[in-house]
Amino acid sequence: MTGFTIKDVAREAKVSVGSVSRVLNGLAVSEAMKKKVDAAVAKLGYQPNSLARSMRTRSTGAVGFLVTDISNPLYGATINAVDARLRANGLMLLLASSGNRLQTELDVLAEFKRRRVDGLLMAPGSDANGPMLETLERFGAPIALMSGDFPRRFASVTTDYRSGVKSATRYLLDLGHRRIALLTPLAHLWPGRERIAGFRAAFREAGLPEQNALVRPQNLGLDTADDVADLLDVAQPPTALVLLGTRILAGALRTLRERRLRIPADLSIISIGDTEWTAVHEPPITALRWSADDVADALVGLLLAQINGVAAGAAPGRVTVPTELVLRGSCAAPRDPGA
Amino acid sequence: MTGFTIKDVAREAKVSVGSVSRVLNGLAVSEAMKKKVDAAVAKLGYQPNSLARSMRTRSTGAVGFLVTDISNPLYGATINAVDARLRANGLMLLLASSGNRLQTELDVLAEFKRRRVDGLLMAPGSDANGPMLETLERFGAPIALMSGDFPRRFASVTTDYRSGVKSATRYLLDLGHRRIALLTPLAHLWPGRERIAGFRAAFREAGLPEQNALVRPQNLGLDTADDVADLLDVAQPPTALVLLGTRILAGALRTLRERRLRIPADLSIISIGDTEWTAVHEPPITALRWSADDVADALVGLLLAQINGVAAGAAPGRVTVPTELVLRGSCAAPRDPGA
DNA sequence: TTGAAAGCGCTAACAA
DNA sequence: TTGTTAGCGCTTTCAA
Repeated sequence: MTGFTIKDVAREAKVSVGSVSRVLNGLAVSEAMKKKVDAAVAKLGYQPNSLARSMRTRSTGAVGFLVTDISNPLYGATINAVDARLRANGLMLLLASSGNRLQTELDVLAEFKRRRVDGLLMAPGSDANGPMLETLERFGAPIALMSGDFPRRFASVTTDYRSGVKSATRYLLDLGHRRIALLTPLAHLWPGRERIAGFRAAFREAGLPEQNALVRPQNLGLDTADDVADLLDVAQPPTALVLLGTRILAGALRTLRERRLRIPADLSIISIGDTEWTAVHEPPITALRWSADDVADALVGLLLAQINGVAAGAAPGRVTVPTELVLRGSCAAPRDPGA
Repeated sequence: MTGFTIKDVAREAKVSVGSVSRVLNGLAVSEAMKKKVDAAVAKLGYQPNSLARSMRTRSTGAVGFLVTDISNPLYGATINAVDARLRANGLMLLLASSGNRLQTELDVLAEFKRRRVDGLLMAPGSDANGPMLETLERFGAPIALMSGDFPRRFASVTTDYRSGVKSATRYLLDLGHRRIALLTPLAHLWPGRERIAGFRAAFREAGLPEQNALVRPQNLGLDTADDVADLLDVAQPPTALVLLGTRILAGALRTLRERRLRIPADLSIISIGDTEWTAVHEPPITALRWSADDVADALVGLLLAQINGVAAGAAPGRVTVPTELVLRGSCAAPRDPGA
């Protein structure tokens, strides 16, 4: 029912189990032996039990990847690429989504550990502090982290949100905007903090008061559409919006349309993160973009280096993936420059 | 290094390994025993090796999910929901993406089998025929398939594309459209065929010539934008477009904008599949929607029923998830009705 | 090159 | 209730 074992194959081929194992693993065997075993394997449709194998070799060929949200389009491409690269290296992906819940993260990490994964990939959705770092410390397998400010002892790949948002903001400032709002989710986590830092730095470097840099953290529950409405209902509303993530961008655009505000005539918009839709919108939306493939390459590369012991002794790698501002049609000089 | 074994815990607690196992599995033990073992486990930070456990119990607690494309937003929500439901049932998700390549599918299935997954979830990306069906037949673990027309012996959940596209098409016909084009990817696979069938059925039932039902299959390589351009460059171009999938919808919208064709004044549009963006587009796009949560619920439900032996003897379940046409602003009567 | 046998870490059957 | 031990399916010495 469940399938055949190596014993069955040995009996069928009239050889010892050791020899079957050798054939299966491509070790030195005679031609005749290989032929006999291959025939028996084919006849029975035998598939080796990788659990038993893992038990002996102490290697599972599985890599755990813990993300915050699989359905986030900004993540999807990365997961896809990680899966492909892992498989190309004979590894299998164990995927789990934490929904940004610390307890879920801890649970999943424990599960990965019980399953003795050969490596761990993780985008922390809660702040990687105390308990989490300790757990990672004790994890017992190579780790590559993404999107965070981690201690140097961990390999990590980060997207350069800070420079990206800074240049996006500077672009708006150069156009003449003086009051700009940044809407970002999870402002207390690293990605949010980086974006805010870049945003403020642009104002500072331009010699402008940071009070004009309106930071509006978006909570997961909060409706961006409402928040944008509030933002606009003041005497001196912002003339430009920097928006992060599909949901926030979508929510903001909805409000703007309801109010019949035109982009970019009445308000300029920049999206942090590029999807298929930004180019389709009317007008096309200027966006900050980065390569999901590069992130995946770096992540898997850093992990494999550790698994294969290539980086033995060396300090864990740190990769920063650059961002690029794609200029489209959603930004223009404000109606009343310098106001 | 790798971690402690049950033997270490037994020694630490000064009890036998059998007793440790019993405590770990919540079997009958004395209070004193439980206390001693728990203390030792905590002290060592022991995590049971689930490989060894699986080997004895012949259950891995892992479910393989083979999809065609993780980054497809239409899939992302389903994967997320499947992950959550699986974990709620103590199962772990092994995810792989085939990119619609048959060989990759076969490879992944073999790998899942070697890993002795407790169940298989799959959305075939190649047509589920001969070799694939045979492979599934011999898989040796419960299976629940999605998006396809499978033999009755397999449990499956399908989205009712046929009725959905039919009612979408009828909606356009009722508005007065007579020449309508359907753009769908992978027309040779089940989902594509179902949509085409529904599309044609609407014409047939309305007593209209099926030649007016313009089916334009989209190959993965082909640029939809170009194809839409071709489609419009004829004496009697279609007055409405039914578009499937993010990429095709985006490509088509791009062409329409370049040509300064207005929606819905010059052309009506319906999207098969709803995302956050359809509602944001100007005008908001009328779309056919279905619940990713319902698909995930059905899929996991059908699998668990088999794993837990609830459905023993009964015919494998078949679930059809309904679709719903969300009316927004992208459809209107054609300029020249009945032309 | 091949066979025999130990053992990976755990569970479960059997004894005590 | 607890301890002892066989054995899950494989890899890997060690002898032959």
